[in-house]
Amino acid sequence: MRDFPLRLRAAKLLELAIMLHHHELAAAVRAALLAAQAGGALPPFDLPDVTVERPRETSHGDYATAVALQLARPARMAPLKIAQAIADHLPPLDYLGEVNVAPPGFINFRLSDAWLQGLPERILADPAAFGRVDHGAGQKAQVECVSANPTGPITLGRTRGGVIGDTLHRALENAGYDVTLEYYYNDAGRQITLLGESVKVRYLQLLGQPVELAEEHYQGDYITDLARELLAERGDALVDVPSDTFAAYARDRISAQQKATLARVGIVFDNYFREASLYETGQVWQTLAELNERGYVYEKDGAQWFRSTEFGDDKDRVVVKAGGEPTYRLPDMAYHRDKAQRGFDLVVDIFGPDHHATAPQVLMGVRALGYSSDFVHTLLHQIVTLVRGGGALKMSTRRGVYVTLDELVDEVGADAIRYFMISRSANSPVEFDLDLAVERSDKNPVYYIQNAHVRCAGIFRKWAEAGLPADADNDADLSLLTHPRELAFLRKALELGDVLETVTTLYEPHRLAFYAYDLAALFHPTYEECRVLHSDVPEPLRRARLRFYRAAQAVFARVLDLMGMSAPEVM
RNA sequence: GCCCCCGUAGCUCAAUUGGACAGAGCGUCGGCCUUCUAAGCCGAAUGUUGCAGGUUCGAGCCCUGCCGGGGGCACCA
Repeated sequence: MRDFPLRLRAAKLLELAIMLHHHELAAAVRAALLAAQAGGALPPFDLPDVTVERPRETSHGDYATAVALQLARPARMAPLKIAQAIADHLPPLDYLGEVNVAPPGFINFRLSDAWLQGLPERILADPAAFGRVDHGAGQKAQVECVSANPTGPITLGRTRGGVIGDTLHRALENAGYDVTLEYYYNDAGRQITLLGESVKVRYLQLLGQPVELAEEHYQGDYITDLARELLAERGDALVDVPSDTFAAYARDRISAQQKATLARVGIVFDNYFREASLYETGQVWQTLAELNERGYVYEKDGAQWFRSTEFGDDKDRVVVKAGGEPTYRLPDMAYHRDKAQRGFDLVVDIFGPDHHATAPQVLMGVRALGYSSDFVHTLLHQIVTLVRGGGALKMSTRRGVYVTLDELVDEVGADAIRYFMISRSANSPVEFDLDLAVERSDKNPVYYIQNAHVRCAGIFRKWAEAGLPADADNDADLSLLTHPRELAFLRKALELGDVLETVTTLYEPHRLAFYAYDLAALFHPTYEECRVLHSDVPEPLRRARLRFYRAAQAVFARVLDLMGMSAPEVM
């Protein structure tokens, strides 16, 4: 009974030991620096930030630090000697194998094989926790994405933002954050007015009236479809009804459709924040009043202007038009004021390339309202282009020329969409190759990754079909996992925690996609070379490898889940 | 004209935020199916990181100036 808390603590330490070697090693290096100074091996100097990283070149080891190079000047010693002094004073660490010093002054660390061989067991102890980090523990985060007007189908650009946002949402939860995935729903303003007018025109046209859409109206076929629905339901009873009614109907229908479509790719929002609510609660005008009180608003040409130049903008911006109607900026500022008041420690706003210029203005508004904008991270991403047969498909929502997300899901499936949308850094455009996305071969990274999971599952399926005991690997001797392929895979698997830490601190979900691919690329040759069920595999090794593949399957399931993708048993 | 993103192998992109010899995939070339396993594996070739300076122990990454591509600069959102 008395050792229960101790065991908990041991479990916690073990978990950290699995995930966060670079932090632990950095602490150990700091300790070694202090010990070396105390022992006179190093002169006194202020301790620098010690960073331990994974060298790109695997032959250099699993971890490395260049701290000795940084210390050359303050210590006035040769970097190599500093490195050696640190290495000599390093405390013993159970997971560490070889430590060596390399010119011009790197210290390289290698994990011990024995420790790595124990990794499958630690993964299987709690597979859903593998890769978990804790830097967000106790903090509230919000990810805002998509936030499209309910005036048409979800575009591919919004889809990209949505997948980036949802992947980040999953990763942040893995880091301990309490995360709200939010959609800012523009159900007020001019675009909605235009939507209503567009539907009404189509409705009147269906009744044979000689009216035409204006240039700024929505041209897509879905507008006519909505008009047809209204005609079927209400006949000609709406001819003299104002377009507001059409707008409300269209808005709700389109919004429901958007929601359903996004759910098909695994994006389900915790909260739809209605722009109209900012008017209903008076927050829009309250925001204006606060900006005014703080001296950041003035009148010119009948309009109200925000002094954004005080925050570095190249010109001031209109927040209330001469007609008395707010521009989009004012509710946007009110919305972010609300985010600040909701007490989020972290807000990630995800915008497409068409909003690159406006994002900073909102943050200026936040600061003008007296809040720090440090808690907001704006994540801008580039466009998506569809490619088929080697050529790009050019689309335009307003002209009604586009591939809908629904069609894309029908054609390539949700998994491919999820993967390809995060398969590039947000700063790079995505070329979505429709031919590749449905190809069932190793050329298609989606299949390549999922096939790793399938292959693991296949081993256990065969094993069960042969009528062999399902728990045969439970007490396997894992020290038999000595094949270089096996150890290389385990090293990579171990990186998941580091990857997730990077994803959530730099807001770069593409790293997860690259990691998944790299892991699969290490898996397949292992699968090829390290056989299990063969008659010439000795029984103890067979059991150890069963354990290995069971852990490998768990890691792939975990990574696929983090990316919102399915982990199929068969293909 | 101003702002943002990009410029890395033939093509599409990475590169642990300033670290070691710049890496993957596709494409090209060459191998591998009597074994859970070809929807797969192994191997080879490919670079003045757009150009010119600068910062320092060290630059694809930071600074300055050019060149080129994309996007944005509304009292639209």
